[in-house]
Amino acid sequence: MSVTQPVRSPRRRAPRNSLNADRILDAAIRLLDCHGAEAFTMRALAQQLGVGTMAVYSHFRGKDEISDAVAQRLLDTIELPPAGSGDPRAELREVCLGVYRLFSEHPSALQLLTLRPMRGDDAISVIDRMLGLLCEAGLSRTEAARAHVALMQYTVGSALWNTRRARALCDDGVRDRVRAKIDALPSDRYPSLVSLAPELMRVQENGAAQYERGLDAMVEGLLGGR
Amino acid sequence: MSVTQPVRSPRRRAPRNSLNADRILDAAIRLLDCHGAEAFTMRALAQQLGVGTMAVYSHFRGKDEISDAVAQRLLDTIELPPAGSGDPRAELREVCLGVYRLFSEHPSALQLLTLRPMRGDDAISVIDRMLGLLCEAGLSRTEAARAHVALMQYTVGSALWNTRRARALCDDGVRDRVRAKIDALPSDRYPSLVSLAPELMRVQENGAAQYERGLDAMVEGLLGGR
DNA sequence: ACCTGAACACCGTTCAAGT
DNA sequence: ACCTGAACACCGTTCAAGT
Repeated sequence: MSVTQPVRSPRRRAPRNSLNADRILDAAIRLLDCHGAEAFTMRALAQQLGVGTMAVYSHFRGKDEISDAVAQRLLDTIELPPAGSGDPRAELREVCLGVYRLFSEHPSALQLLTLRPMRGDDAISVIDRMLGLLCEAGLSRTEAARAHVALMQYTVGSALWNTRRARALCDDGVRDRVRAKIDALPSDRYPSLVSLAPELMRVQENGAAQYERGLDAMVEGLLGGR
Repeated sequence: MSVTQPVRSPRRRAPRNSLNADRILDAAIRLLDCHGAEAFTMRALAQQLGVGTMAVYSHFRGKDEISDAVAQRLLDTIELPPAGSGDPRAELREVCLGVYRLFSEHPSALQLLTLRPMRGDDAISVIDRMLGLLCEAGLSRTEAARAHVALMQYTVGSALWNTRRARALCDDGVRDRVRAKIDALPSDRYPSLVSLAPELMRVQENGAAQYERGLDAMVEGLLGGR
């Protein structure tokens, strides 16, 4: 009997035009979400697409261009709340939560954004919406700009913080090591930390709830009694 | 005439014990601050130390261990304000500014922290100090823990945001490209963004000032009238 | 045009060897 | 013990070639 199907097929030539930018970006996002930024490799990407490594280069100039396109696509999927509720404060909260949710659901996208330098590809509609709401809430032009930047910084920082924490905790035995380190702390030198360690842990257990509390505080501080 | 000194010296064997953990960390930080995280390479590090690549491995298990040690050392250099001024709110501000300054002065350290998963090596004394001040300001245990996390998240987010922005702007022509992109934006679709673009730019020009404004807002929101 | 493998210049790290 | 170069398994990307 002749071997009609080789055991280790050297992969047949991929059919013409079966590859395109969208399929590549889908695969990239899947790779990033499932296996993290360090698994996002040109070779892994091509393999997941069932194609030779260099096939991808027919559709993108290189890895950087793919990274930017991934970031762009993800930023565009941020869901905005319906407009015109008459409560700019509540709407503002929802917009921020939308941004936070995206980064929480796609942690490696956040990593990607921090790695690649900034480009003009920000989430335009999100920015516009936030600025509009801040003005509507009674802030001056400069105050609105300041408030917007502050809210974005807090949101990005929170998502990043939680991502890092989650990555560490799902790792083996890190949780125990941290716990041991805290227990070993001299309570006369670090009284507040030792005393509040349980609260510190508990509060970070639910990242989204913690984010909302901080968000409320920041919005309160920014809008005040207005 | 015989060649006594070869043109390209193959580097003499480094004298015994001339290398140690501290010298390695110094070189690593210099490398990170001067040439960015992507230039932080085992080979570059060894070359800067005038030593074979593998010599470093006699003092650290690998690159990850060096990264962690660098982060640890930098976190320990955060300057805390003198205690007992009787104004916890002002002291809290100073502590946060100290953290912000460290990350602004060592941007690649921040990148390092976001890359490496979290460990128990946080800035213990900073955390303890902040928690103490928050309690002193009248917050409950849980509120203090929440406030501390929120402040750290905002601080990290701000530093990261500015770092990214700075890296992009010092690059060639990115500034013009962003400006052009904004000018091309349809002002009927993004009225607030188009209108407030100058303020958005201006406000981010001075990252530290912007950080302080947001910090004041967050502290106000967290501590309220207390 | 789209896709291919071989090859190049990097990277972190293992290993056996020198002193 | 401390330091060395060669070698290994990766990486992104260039290139000449196939269809």
